[in-house]
Amino acid sequence: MSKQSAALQPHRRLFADRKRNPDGKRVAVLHTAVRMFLERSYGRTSMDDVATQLNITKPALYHYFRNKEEILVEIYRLGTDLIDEMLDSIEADEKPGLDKVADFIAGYIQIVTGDFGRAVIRLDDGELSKAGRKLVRGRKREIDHRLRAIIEGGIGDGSIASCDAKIASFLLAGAIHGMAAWYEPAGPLKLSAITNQYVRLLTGGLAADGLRELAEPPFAFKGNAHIHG
Amino acid sequence: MSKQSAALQPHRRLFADRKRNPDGKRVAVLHTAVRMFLERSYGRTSMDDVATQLNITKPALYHYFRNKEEILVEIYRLGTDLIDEMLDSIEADEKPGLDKVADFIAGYIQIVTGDFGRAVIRLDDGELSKAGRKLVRGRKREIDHRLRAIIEGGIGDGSIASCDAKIASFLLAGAIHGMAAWYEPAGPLKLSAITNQYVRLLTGGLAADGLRELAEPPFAFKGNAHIHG
DNA sequence: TACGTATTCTACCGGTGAGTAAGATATCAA
DNA sequence: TTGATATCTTACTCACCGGTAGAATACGTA
Repeated sequence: MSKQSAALQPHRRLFADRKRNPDGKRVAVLHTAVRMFLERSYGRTSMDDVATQLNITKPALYHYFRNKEEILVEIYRLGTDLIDEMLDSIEADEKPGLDKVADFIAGYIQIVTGDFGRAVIRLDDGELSKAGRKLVRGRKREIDHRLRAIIEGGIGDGSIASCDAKIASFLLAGAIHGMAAWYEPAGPLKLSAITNQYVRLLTGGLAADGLRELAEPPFAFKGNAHIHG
Repeated sequence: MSKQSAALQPHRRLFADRKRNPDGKRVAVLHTAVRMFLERSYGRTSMDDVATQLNITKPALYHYFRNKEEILVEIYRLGTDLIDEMLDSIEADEKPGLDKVADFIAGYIQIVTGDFGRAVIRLDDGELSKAGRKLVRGRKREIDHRLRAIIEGGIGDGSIASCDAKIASFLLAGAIHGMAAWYEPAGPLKLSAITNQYVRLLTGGLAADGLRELAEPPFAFKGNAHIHG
């Protein structure tokens, strides 16, 4: 809590005067909004709440966003962009499918422990209009398809045991999504410990040859860390 | 959808006259409400919506429940009771920890593909009052602790590789929770296929001796099936 | 400094939804 | 059949929230 309000302080100050900085202020709204949406949910966070947190009044928000939904859609876009980037980087690698999966687990955990990554998972896209929902769900589906393709590649190159890639990708993503729900940066569980065990457990189950060593330890994905809370 | 409205039909008819059947009608409200909450979320389902679906008017609902929250809490209670029962049955068994985990996976999947089980996972307890939230979260925490104990037992008896049981239990539950989110009874993926692969993948990762055979195939948990949709 | 305008504010509208008051109606028990 | 009451309805209150109109203010620039 103290950590959070501390992180929100700079955004409050941004709106202390009327200095012209539309882009910066727009981003500040997004950072504040995503935190509040994650904490209280989108539906229970009013535009007044967000405005108050930024030391402005509600109508000022409408200077930067056409409506509440636009804020949420933009948050989703930032989050899915992070994931897309990670997938780009993994797909570009030349390694066995199972190792790519290990990289995915590590990278995905890194992302979903940040605000915008967690938003993709936790915020309810059912709050969106039909158009917005279609957009957001399309992006999510694409991510799932790319993960599935990686798993299928691993089955093809023999590093992953034959299985239904659709089910396996759901399982993988689901396990990590669950983590996004309970993970607390200030909590007792260290992120590296969680990541290690997730990789071990999940790749252990997938591996074609039972318990095995990965060719390389999973890399720590880095990229756009600046966007994280 | 047709399947759903078909399932809801009997409840509509229950309220066609004013026959006195408070217990039956109360349960009918819960069955209708849980379906609607799962489909549109608790927050976006109004008491008017529920009443209309039952062919009555809103104030009639207040004859059976003090307020909206009481409906949700009761739904949670029914769901967590199902899970508790399954855990009772697993704990009573005498078998290696890993086999108990396999049973848990199969049983949990069975439960969370039903309405009330899914409700425990999918419905947002953040909508509850402080008191209600405390109650519900306590029940969820207890379930997690029991799963953790089973895993620790498996580490103790040597069937599960040494690991952090807390992380492992979160992973397990998270993977299955994810499933509850996307599983569609009418979808292309058969439940038995999903269950098989989940058991294989998750126990495969946990097993002390790499890829191994379970002592017995996981049982299909049955109990209170009548409560399912 | 003074103007144009980006930024923000005060005051409001309209819709929605939880919950209630008070009365009507049908069921059940005698 | 009739009275008691469980059940359900009509009509309402109140609070909240997304969004807007139009005015005020202060920043940047010429």
